[in-house]
Amino acid sequence: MNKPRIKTMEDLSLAIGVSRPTLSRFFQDPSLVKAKTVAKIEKGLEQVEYVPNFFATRLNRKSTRMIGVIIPYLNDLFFTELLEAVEVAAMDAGLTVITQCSHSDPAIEARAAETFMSMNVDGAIVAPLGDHSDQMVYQRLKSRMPFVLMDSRPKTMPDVDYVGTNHAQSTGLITEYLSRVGGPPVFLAMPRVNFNAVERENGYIAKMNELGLVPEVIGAEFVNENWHFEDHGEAVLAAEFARGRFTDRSILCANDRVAIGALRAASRHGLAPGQLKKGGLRIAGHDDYLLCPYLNPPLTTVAQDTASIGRKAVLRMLQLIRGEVIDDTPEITLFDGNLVVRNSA
Amino acid sequence: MNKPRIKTMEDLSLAIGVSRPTLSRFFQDPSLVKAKTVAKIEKGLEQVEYVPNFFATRLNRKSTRMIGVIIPYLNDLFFTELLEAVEVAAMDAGLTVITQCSHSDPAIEARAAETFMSMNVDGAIVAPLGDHSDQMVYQRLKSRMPFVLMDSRPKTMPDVDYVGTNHAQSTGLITEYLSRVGGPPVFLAMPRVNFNAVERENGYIAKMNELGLVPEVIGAEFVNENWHFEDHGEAVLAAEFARGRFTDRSILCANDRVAIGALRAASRHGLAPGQLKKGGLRIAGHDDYLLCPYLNPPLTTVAQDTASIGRKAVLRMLQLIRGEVIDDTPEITLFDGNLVVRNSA
DNA sequence: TCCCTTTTTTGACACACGTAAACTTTGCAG
DNA sequence: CTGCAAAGTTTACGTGTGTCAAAAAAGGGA
Repeated sequence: MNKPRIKTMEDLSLAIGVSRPTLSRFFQDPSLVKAKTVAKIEKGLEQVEYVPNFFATRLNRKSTRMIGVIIPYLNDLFFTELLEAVEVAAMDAGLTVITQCSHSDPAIEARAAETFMSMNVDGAIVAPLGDHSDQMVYQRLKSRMPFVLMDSRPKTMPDVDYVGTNHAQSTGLITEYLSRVGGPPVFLAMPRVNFNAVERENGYIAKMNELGLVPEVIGAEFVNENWHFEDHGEAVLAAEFARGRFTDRSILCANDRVAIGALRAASRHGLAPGQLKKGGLRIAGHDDYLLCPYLNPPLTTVAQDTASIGRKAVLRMLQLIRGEVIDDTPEITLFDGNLVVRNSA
Repeated sequence: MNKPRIKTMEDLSLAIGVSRPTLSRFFQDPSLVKAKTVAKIEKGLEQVEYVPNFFATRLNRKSTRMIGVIIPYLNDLFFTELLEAVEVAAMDAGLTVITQCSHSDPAIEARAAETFMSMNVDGAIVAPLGDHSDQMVYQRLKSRMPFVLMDSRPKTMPDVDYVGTNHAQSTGLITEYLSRVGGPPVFLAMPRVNFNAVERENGYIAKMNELGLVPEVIGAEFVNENWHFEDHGEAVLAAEFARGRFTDRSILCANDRVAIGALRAASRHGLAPGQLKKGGLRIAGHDDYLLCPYLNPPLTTVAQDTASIGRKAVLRMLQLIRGEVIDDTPEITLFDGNLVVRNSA
């Protein structure tokens, strides 16, 4: 059971009786080698323990068949969904994914980019940290390799391929729904950690104007830009409820995690969102966080098409890697959100 | 702003006017080079764009300063917490973490292990998939590099270092609490995706016996071993409630995600767990999932010390890498759980 | 059997850097 | 000025594989 361990391809070629270049071709693509020789090699491989050295392999290749992915935050089911979609698509394309997490720290994000450059990855897919990101790092990354932004796009980088959600559409969609089933919705903003925050707010305002309603935004004055969305949502709404405000209104939260906090505030104030008999309070979110169906009440929201976003980001990356891109105008792909009506609104 | 790009250390040494070996030492540890020379090099680096090649760097080193981490599942906040703890600890130790996710597929898990071996990572920390994992892969991994199991431990691998939670203690703790505040708790088992499922069940039974109570387990007969914990919890409990059973009991769920499903079942049946005036139903979980405080009602649970587990796994790994381990008996480290009382029980 | 084509092998160089030994320069005290 | 240690340079070789051209071998048809 304990096979002899062979470290180098050289030694392996001696053990099997095939030349090293032939082995090299075999490991890259067995179809490049005659069937008979393939059989001989495979038989030999069963006798020993050998794994080609990853580094030596990539060192002298034009393409490393690896892509780097940066996400800002691990403990957020939205980003894990996105990452999963990317990983699956990349796996299908035969790419090795190197994942790095910024841990909401621009310095770590910059270091991750540095790592990608030193690894000569074929390209980088980045879900940016937001305002605090070091823009210079992105510029360097872009000048060195194919580069695709995902989920959120800094205004300072209009010339980069981008895949995300059409927030004007998605936010408009749920704004319209809330207006239809209840009174004019209020927008509970989220900490402005990235550019989506503003886009959603604008999407809400635009739709309200279109409907001839007066937009109303709360929670935007909280300036502590962190990722504690739930606490933010609860704090803002608890303060409002304490003053007797918004207890019978439709409240559109900038994302589901804010909405989770909002639901908690409602619960603590004895309010039951979504049930008209207990007053007109409605709470809705945005993203369709994995746990939304299991909240109490289940959260009405707009689903982001994470599967499509992740897949598209990888496909675009492949095009860039293969040089199949003719014009150099950036490709902006926005996927529509889908309304998911549950009990909370 | 666009600095000239230098690819090799050789070229860089020419550009700066310092020998290549000196540069090599500088990049490994600037303190190995005289301050004056350091200044000269750093000044030179500002003029050009150069990043040492990751592969070439690692190729000829005895230690790659990289560790591999495998987690079974991305869309689970428990594992992301664990991963975060590992990444932070590894970063502090100056290690580069290569993360791979099994996506609940043994074949992918095996491939990830293969990647680690070909990368010559210094060691591997694995949160195993469970019963379905290919045990041979673990054996090969262990025979090739320092190997630490985390979170869950296959019974077939008793000779491996392991860091996890003391489930007998943690489950016992909450079993005791539930017995004290209410009637004898029922155990709602989880799909047996890994070995923790059994350990927790046993922990519950042991504590019940100790208390002179009769253990009662439900939900164990569901054999579809997947990761849809919420659906499982809801389905089991909904079926029981429909038969009028357990509506006034304390229900200890095998983990928080099962409990989330249980809460939903309760809500759908008009039950309000944790509030005595509405009957004696209590629901508790295990893990202290990040969202527990925001559930409705907030979930009473036992917190796993993910921060300590992750850190300890890395520290043990460092010991193994440095060869500081004298005896070859495996080190088993179990952290206690902490009771977190909220409103649901 | 001979010739031609397809495979395979051989040898050599490239990749970008680590590492060690021998040698040279530098800095400083006496 | 001499002696000496620390720092830096040169030189050479090692790391495991990719890649290419040329040579050799194998295979197939007449």
